[in-house]
Amino acid sequence: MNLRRLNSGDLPVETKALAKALLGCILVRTGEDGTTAGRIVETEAYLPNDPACHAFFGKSLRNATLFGPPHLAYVYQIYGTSFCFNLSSEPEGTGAGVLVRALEPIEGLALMARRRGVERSYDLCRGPGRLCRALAIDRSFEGTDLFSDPVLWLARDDWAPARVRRSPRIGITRAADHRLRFYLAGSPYLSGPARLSPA
DNA sequence: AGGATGATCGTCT
DNA sequence: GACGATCATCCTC
Repeated sequence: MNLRRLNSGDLPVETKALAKALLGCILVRTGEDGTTAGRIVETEAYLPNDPACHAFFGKSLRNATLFGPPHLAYVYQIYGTSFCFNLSSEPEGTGAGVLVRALEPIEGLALMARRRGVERSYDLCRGPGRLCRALAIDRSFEGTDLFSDPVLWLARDDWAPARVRRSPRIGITRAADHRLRFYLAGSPYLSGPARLSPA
């Protein structure tokens, strides 16, 4: 597959540009029980001074990573049941980030299925909480440097870029009208509207 | 110490 | 389409 691990210079810092640039990249998670990896097919941008961004009301214990340097893992738990995986964005001092909403499973599908309790590849990583479960991403990765961590990182392969489309973000109440959700046109692995039928 | 909130998921109809 | 689970986090006493 010719994977090349990403370095800090490979990704943009600005939030919307980062959300788009992450599409097509591969998120890799190694572990004792095997490696799981998937191609990012859907992201959402949470901008500086964005009422929907966790950083909007200022720095706190939970969201401090969003104010740190760009491209750190920001992982939080939602509804007591699910984790969400984000990357911080913008220069240090500015609170913003990108949520990864869906992956196309690429490697370790059997392990993902075991962690998720479902079989169909279509269901393994479709949704921010599901992909964290499939890749065993939890709060222990909060603040992780994705360019140096031995367990969780980003990579590219020889995949040819697909067309990027945008829509309103999913599942939020504030600033819900902005089209800050980005996804790969035609991907069967999207978590929200515009997804196609199961392959 | 207690209450409200939520970038979700699985289940049921 | 609707609903409940379930809990970290933050805010207000």
